[in-house]
Amino acid sequence: MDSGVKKPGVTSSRVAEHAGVSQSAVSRTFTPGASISPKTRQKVLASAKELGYRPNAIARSLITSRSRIIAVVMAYLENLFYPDVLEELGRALAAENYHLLLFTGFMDRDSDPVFDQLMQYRVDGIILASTSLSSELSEECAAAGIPVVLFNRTTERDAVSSVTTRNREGGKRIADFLVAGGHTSFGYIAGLENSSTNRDRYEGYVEGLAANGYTNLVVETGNYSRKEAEAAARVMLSRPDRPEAIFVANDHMAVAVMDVARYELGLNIPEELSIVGFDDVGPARWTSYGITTMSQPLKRMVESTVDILMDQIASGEIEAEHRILSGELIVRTSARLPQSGIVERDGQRIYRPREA
Amino acid sequence: MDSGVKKPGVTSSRVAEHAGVSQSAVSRTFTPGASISPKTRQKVLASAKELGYRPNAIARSLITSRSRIIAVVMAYLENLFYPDVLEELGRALAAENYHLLLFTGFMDRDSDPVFDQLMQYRVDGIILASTSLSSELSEECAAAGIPVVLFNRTTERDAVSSVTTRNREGGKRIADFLVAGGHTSFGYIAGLENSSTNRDRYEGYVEGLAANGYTNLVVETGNYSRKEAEAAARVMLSRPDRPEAIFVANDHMAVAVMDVARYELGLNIPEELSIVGFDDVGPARWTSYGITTMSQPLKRMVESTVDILMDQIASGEIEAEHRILSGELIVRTSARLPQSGIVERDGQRIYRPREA
DNA sequence: CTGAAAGCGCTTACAG
DNA sequence: CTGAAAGCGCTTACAG
Repeated sequence: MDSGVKKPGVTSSRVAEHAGVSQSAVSRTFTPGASISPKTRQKVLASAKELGYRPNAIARSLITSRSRIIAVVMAYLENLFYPDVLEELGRALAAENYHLLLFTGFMDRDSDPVFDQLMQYRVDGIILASTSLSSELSEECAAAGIPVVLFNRTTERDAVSSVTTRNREGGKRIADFLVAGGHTSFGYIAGLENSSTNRDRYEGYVEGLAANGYTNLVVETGNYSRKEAEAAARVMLSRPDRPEAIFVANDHMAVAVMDVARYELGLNIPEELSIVGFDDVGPARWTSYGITTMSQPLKRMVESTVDILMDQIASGEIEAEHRILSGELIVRTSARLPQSGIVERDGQRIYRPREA
Repeated sequence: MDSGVKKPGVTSSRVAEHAGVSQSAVSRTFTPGASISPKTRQKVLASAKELGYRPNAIARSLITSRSRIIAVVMAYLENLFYPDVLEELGRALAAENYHLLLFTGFMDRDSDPVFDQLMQYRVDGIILASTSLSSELSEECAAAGIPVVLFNRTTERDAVSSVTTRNREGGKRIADFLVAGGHTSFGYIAGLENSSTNRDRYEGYVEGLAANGYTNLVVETGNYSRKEAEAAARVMLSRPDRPEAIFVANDHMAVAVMDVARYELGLNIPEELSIVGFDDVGPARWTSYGITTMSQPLKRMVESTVDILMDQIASGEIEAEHRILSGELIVRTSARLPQSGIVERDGQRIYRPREA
């Protein structure tokens, strides 16, 4: 394969020689909090600068058993929610002086294929977004002292932490909102069937509808994919008893559903059809869509994720922690409005039936 | 900071002991092509499996001087073009058994702040997407034997390779297309002024218009940002002499421009205003937008990028290589059609005046 | 094919 | 505060 030549690169020993000090002194200069006199430090810094020295993080990792690398496994980047998450994660990890090793692919199955790779790099922690891990591997991480956090998914498994929003309550609130909007027939376009987010949103929605006396729910599956959501919308909207209101399990699919409804079936939104989504992702805010949607507080979700990781890395205690944050039902133009319950917060219209 | 405890983890020596062979034998078992008898290999593999051994990539990197890590510096993930690139890069690098260390942020300035970090990890190569590097740092990479590839940008600098499409020709073709479509007044909504892509697209557009006898170009700047593109569109479209056709420097901005045109100014597209974009990114294909746009062959761009990197890593020769690929003008519904020149290829309509 | 040994570039007790 | 030394977990000549 690669028979390439590598340039040597300057080492701490070379710097030590140049500065007339020991190699230990050079190391201490670059170790925050290490015991070193200002004078020695200055000499070392000067030599380091002159020679263009940079500590070798690989060598440091080897001896400290800390790579300062967090593996992020993420698929499904076509859903803008995840690029946003990634960008925020990059920022948050950089602030903690950690680095982000990215593994893409593998949305619908467990992330086992990449697992071997990431373990070889002795990552200090693992973030799984829109994907999960088999239980054996989760156990292995716990045994190896490597914290794992599921982002926007959750699990019963002992060793794995998670950060989510109140998906169930979200589904329920959407049901309340649609019922208050005067709709009497309902549809659901589902995400991946084995994902906890889809399950929770669905269950909350069903529960909310039932509490209002509605059990006539029509369901099709979009598997969180644009293409499949389009197909699901075609089927659902071609029914003679087409529902008046549809909750689409995320905004990424809701955009597709709206396009199909408007341009293939000529439906006016929201006059003839109400659409509600989930996530509050970029396109939901674009005027063409204006999707009424349950928001997920992305920044706080990322903060929590990094928090959990840093805690467990510092303590060495791997025990599952589940953080559940709250979003809001952001009201825009894709669904008919209820008579009351809409309040304004920070320039956004949100649905809060209790407060109004 | 972190006083955490790390579990020991099983090493090649432990496996050697367990299998009753030397540590070298264990190492050879996990080094493709190394000299090892099938019998020894089997013993080692059995022990490794039993103990849950995985070679330590960090230790390997230290001794081979190859981290098998490629740094990717990428900002501007809100433009779906880049998440798509990232996903494809992940795949392509994984196929070569390389890993992807991601640095986000820093769209509009050079990526110097992250440079130190990435050099400390002794990455084997650097990919810069939607960002660039100062010339001193480029030189430093070359001196250290680390190849650098600019993705979707180019530069005159000696040491840095690049992968782009024919932006200039793209701008020119768009001009021809709009003139052929019968427009007589033209606008340009610019990207970042210091980016080579923006400069080349602009110059090609101006040149193409001039060749057709038009010099009355109106220009506003969107800096590749959605917000600024909206503002630019408002200004341009409120002019009494509003142009009939606008080339927006990328699709990400074109979407914003279309929303402003339709919903704030009530313009019909393409009857009253033609819009052409660049990239052929996801939303360009959504029915709500249907943007006529110059495509960029993302997969081939990624392949070329990884190609250049692998070549230079293998040879140890860092010399700038510039690959320039071709896209097509994909014709959709956001711009008025010329009488002729539109052909069908692979189910897509493209503009190729020569062939028609 | 195999093992003993050197060494990659660091950190960190240890002794002074 | 400082230096000599051990050692992190590997790869790879070297000699057999």
